[in-house]
Amino acid sequence: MAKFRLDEVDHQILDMLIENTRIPFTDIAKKLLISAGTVHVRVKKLEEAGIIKGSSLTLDYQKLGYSFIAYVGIFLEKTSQTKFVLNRIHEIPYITVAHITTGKFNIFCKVRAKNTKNAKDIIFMIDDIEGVSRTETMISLEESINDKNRLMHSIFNDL
Amino acid sequence: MAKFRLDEVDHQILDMLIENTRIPFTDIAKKLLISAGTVHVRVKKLEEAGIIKGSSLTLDYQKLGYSFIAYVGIFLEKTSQTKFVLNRIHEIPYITVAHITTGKFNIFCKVRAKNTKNAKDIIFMIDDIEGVSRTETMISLEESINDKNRLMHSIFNDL
DNA sequence: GGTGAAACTTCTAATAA
DNA sequence: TTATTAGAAGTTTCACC
Repeated sequence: MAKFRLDEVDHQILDMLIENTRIPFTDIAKKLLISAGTVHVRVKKLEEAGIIKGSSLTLDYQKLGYSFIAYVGIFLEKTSQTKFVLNRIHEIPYITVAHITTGKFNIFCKVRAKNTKNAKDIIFMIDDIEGVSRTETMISLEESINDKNRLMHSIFNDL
Repeated sequence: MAKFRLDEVDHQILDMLIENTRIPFTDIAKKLLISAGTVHVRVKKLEEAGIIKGSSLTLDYQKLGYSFIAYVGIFLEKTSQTKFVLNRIHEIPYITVAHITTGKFNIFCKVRAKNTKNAKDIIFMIDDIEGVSRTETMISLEESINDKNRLMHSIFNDL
């Protein structure tokens, strides 16, 4: 994989798109004092290089009736079952992200549920997967996301 | 907050936008056999209702030189320090999401770092925050995201 | 609620610098 | 690499169902 070098203009284009993917390229061009064609070419290159993998909406899950977030740590009977269990995990629609981890747990995943009853069902579902010996749940009382930390100037400027 | 009711058409519009926020409204219209004007009006309503909070790019963080993900559980000396510590946490650019949790930890956050050395620095930074008594780190060896689970048909169709 | 068409804006690719 | 340009494409509004 050839290393792709991004310059300051790329960073700024990415930052604007991170904040709003539907911002017109003409607006980006105006702010950066370059032409819209240049923005177009650069974004295309970033897509071709795979730096930009896609785009997605940020939804208000609370308003959609999902006000419950939990993290579930999973202990396996044998680590050789990891892939199998991970596949089962992803069949559960309420789980969006899972990690294979070192340390305390073997697998670690995020659950978004409607309420405590719904969450309980999901956790039981995880417990029932073949190979899972036990689970440990952490319930989120409040999620706080720092969107600024997603921007390029945070990513590329060291502390 | 008046409850906003989404119908099947809203779900399908959201699903298409979740997969690609820059898909033309005319394409959505064609697929759903409605007019582009209708798509426009519905999206606007979803935005006004706050269901759509925004949009963002999905970036390949590995290609940007960030190949390290960890979750850090934080124990506080006193729970009254929660807000203070959370604010400090969000000043660290490598942390994008933090949760106030019940159970094992008081605060729980996700760290995206360049490498193990960088991660160590970040974790030490967390340890140094006033009020933090100790931390527990789980290193992710592999992250797997199930994008399908973000779609409306997963969210609204119960198991 | 939705439509369809007009007016306006943006995108995109080719050409030129 | 970047800028310009012009035709294609998309968005947005509005009068009318």
